[in-house]
Amino acid sequence: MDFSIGELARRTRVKVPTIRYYEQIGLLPSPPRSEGQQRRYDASHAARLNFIRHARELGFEIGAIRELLAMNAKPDQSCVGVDEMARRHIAEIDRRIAHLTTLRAELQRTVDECGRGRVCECRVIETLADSGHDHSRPAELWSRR
Amino acid sequence: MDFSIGELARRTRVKVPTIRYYEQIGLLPSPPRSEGQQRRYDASHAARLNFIRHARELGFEIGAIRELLAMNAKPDQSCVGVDEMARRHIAEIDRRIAHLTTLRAELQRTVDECGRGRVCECRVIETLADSGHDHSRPAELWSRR
DNA sequence: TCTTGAACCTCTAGTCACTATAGGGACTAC
DNA sequence: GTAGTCCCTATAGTGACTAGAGGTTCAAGA
Repeated sequence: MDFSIGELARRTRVKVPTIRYYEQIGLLPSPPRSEGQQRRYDASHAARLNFIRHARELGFEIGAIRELLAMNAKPDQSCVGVDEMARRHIAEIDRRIAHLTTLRAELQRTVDECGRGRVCECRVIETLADSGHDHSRPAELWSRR
Repeated sequence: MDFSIGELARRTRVKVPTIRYYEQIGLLPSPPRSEGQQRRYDASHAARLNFIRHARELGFEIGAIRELLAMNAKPDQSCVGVDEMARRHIAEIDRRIAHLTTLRAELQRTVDECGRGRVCECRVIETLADSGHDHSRPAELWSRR
């Protein structure tokens, strides 16, 4: 059974304009249209879009998602390329997890100090102003290189 | 001692155009200028910019950083808001780490199978296409509301 | 069958947080 | 005094959406 873009949006929790945007940039295939030129989707579109949404939630850029989709599309072709791509993504994930773990510890320390019922001697500002120990930059946190 | 924008950039590891951008949006105060209209900074600018950089690295949006700076300006009421912000970030970081761990396992399985010379039957898509358990959306992850 | 109103269409422009480029002027070391 | 590096403004581009205008299609009820 096929359904409208609004129904696809409800099923995947991806907004309608975002779906059209994904089609425009070639991340989702252009679906067939009704007589009156309205898009008609099926379950395969929903599966692909769910994948995209989930990957975006994990912080993957669109380019990286394109690679992941391509990797999945030709499962029996050139294991070498697939393997290398997967390894690269694993390394990227490890970097992210490491970074998030560091950030988490720092925020937890902040909360612990704030929450001990002390008179407000919150040191977040001081903590954050301390420039000593993190050489990454925000724009790089979620990039795929 | 005062110094140039390039020197400030080196000291804080924030790029020169980004510093000018922060000034433009009112996050950094406009510094005094030299005879030839070049910006001259001092240690207080460096401290504030270090704070901003670190907060950005922790995932705070510019609007949230503005709030943090304002809170810092009146320290009596600051702790509650900061604590709450930090807690929100920790919860989000935990969600991300959990997701990344799942994806990592799936990619690792792919690599393992490819390495054994088997035909790749990557299940990355199936794993991620499972739409069951996360209702947040990427754009909202770090918002301050 | 007709009508109404929600959902759909395209196209353009706006958002955030930068980043890059063009076309110059200032400063420093020799 | 000149070479070379740094700095200036202004504008436009990036990624990944998001919002709006202005018009069309579809499904449900009278």
